[in-house]
Amino acid sequence: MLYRRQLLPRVSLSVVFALSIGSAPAYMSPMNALGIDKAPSETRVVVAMSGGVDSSTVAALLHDQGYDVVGITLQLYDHGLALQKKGACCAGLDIYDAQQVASTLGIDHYVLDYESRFKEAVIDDFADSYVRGETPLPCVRCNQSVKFKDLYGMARDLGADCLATGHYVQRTLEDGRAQLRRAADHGKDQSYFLFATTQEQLDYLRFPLGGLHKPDVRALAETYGLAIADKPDSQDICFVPNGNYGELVSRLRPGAAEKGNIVHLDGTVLGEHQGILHYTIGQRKGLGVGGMADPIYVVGLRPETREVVVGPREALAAASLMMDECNWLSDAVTGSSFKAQAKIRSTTAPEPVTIHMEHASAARVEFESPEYGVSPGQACVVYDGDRVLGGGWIRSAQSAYAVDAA
RNA sequence: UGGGGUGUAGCCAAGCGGUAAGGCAGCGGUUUUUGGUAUCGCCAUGCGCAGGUUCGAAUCCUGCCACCCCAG
Repeated sequence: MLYRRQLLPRVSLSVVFALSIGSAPAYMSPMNALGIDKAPSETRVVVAMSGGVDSSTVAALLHDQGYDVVGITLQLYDHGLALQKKGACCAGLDIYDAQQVASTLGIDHYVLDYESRFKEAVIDDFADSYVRGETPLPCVRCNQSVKFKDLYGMARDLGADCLATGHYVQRTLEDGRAQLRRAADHGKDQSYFLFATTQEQLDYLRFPLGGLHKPDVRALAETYGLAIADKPDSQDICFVPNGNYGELVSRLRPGAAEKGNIVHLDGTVLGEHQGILHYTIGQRKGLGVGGMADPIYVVGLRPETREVVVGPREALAAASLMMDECNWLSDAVTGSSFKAQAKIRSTTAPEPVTIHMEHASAARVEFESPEYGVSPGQACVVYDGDRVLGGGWIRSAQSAYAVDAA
């Protein structure tokens, strides 16, 4: 805390320094700070600008360092809905903010209409996931498709040498190959959302903020005179207007909003719910079932019968999980097992696990100590220290809870 | 109809003359570029109803009501 506060006044200098050593070591002399063998002015970099503080600051930093910066903002969903929403991204006000930043800096800026693409790749998947009784992770789906496939391709088409984003994640080079690492600021680390990034994409991507702390970035935005310097951090799902995702999903997939029973593990029907889409494994609030000595949690969802299964906290304990659709940024070998760390949600620290590779795209992840709230549809991301080794999509979890009634 | 028991917040529940614990649920905040978790705060001018005793009643007394159990 104290440390960060002291850093603030002279943040500009320290940041530029951090950037120059952060992305490419100084001893690789011909390379510029982005690790490209050209003068900055000859290096074209596309910056994915969401209209928020982070990506705006990236654009400002790189422009300040003399790169040929082109800003691109994707218009992803209905602007009418998003107009009033603060801290969203990629629609309405945010596009305007991005434009303002670009014009302040004097860089080229394009707004691309990716609405239909976003709808099919992210929003539809989001809704379908709930229908399946899973819990979607739209941010990763978006990165996987719109950002790092479509925008990535667009950047290449524009002849850019790399694509930079405002993600808090670090990229280092090892034998010429890029590695993905957690952000220096573990509290802001976004590596969880980037596990599906392919090696090819990673080689092309740059994350100038990975070595910085959020207050530093805000201070930088301030010194660059960016109007969005004190804009609130984005949170919640960007395409859901008021945090009410249920409304959206029930409009898209009415079936997921059909009533069903809330059933205890022991078979007792405890009440009725307003649709399976309102629940996720590990959830405690919103069940409306009271009168018990201890809280109860959602331990399972049965889309076929529309049942929400609940039980005590102990019943949430998962000993392992199965994941598929894996992406590996390391040489994980089929049939092998290895020790690593993993996380099953963005905001907690990686925990010790053993990975058992089933085949290239599926693995079993065995937790050293039980995890709570492992939900299909979410991601399991595997780390070796700060390095992201890869990860996959959670398909199922194996309980560590001995149910008394067999 | 006799005998016994119980009625305190949406649910469970402490209290047994001194000015309404706690838990669950709910609501609000914090945390968080997913869901969720966690955490903090709020949540009965009133204890089935009506009288009475007392400086003071959820607590004692009387009557009534409701529900439950056992007899028949």
